[in-house]
Amino acid sequence: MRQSLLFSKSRHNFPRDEVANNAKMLIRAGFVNKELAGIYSYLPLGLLVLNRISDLVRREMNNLGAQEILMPTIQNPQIWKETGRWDNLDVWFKSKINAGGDIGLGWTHEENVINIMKNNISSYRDLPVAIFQIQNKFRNEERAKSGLMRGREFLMKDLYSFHLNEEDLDDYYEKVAHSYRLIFDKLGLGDITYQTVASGGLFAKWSHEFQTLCPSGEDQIYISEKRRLAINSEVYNQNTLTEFGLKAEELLSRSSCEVGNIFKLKTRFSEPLGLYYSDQGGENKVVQMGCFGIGISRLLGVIAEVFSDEKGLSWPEVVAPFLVHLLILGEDKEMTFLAEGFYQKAQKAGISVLLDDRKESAGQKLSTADLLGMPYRAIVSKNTAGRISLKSRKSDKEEIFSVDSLINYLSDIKSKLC
RNA sequence: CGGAGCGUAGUGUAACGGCUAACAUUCCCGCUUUGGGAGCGGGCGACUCCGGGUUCGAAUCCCGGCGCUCCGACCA
Repeated sequence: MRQSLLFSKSRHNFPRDEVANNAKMLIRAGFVNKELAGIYSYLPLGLLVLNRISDLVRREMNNLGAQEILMPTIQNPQIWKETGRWDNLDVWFKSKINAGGDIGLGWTHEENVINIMKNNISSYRDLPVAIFQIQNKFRNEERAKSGLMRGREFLMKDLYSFHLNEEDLDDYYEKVAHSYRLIFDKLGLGDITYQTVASGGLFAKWSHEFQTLCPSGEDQIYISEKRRLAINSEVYNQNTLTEFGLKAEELLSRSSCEVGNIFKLKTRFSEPLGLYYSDQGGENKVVQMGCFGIGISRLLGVIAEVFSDEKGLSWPEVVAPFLVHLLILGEDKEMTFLAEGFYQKAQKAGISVLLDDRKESAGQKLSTADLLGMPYRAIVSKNTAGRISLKSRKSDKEEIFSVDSLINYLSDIKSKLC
């Protein structure tokens, strides 16, 4: 992509109306546009990152054997009344169909997915099965906060699994937990993300959250570094500690952001909605369910925040909008020719490059590159003398390459991703 | 939803109840410049969030709304 054609611009100042670092950075760098509290538009650079996070998560879901679908935002109240989740829940954004009838905007999709599965599960032969989607959710939060961390509209991956019995659900639950750890590892968040014991709600004693250490996070967790396990403050008490064999004095208290949550729903929703299967003996049984979420847009915020410094953003290679930011410093035919040549070759090699071909001063381009945070910054200038210098966003060391050796070097980096 | 703060060009700030609402930056034109947000000159850009009120006069004071941020409650 040529930066001269990129419509979104970075700003000189941080926005006045944000305190959370993730929103300050993403707005200033032109990745998102704020619309309302907790509601953001994703601009080209922000959407590239969001899509790369989605793709990474999608690949892991496919590896779990889950199949992707897309359910509607608009929800039919009837099925929600059957599980008792339509009335007295103020998460809903509710509205009306002009022709008559109420609707609500989906804040989760258990009822909807069961409605689908009732048409598709009837025999033990149809189980187990797992379905996921990546879709915008709407929650009428009392208070949106912390930039992208708690929004009223946000992108989420939600996976629903269906099982013959509790043992199979338990098995799958562990598989998903493993898959989630893999996802956070690949995102570069593995070291600061903890599987965390949390309340299981009405249907189980415990659920697990995946909590990433983050200053803007709104949760507080107690970490056992040895066990790579944490306890959410909402269930932190002596009984919990005893049950998990932890001692208060060996735990560290930290603020964190919930990036994933896994739940054994068992028959909480399948039963009231009548999701049954016939077992081998022809007897009707209730389907066991699990549900597993990952906050995709929240991850965008967490990654922006965790990997930024005073100069700006610093994207991990796996989710960066572009691998390389190539700056042309100065106006000169030979330099332009060199940069263009590299740009063409990189595109053929599948290396994504943001080419700063704008007529801006060197200082302007350099600080913009730091602000936007591509993993590698390449420079063509009179100092590079017919070659190209390369620097990682995370270090100060620069190396000089010829065009071809740089292509090889970057191809190598690219092939190691994923 | 309780409490606190805030709302002025695209962005960030300023302005005692009183001149044509100021400054920086962005943007446009010209010249100059290119390894850390360069320089000089010229120019565009605001119904001061909305609606009422007080006043000879309101960005400024008062009332009501809306919006944003933070603290708390909430997070199914």
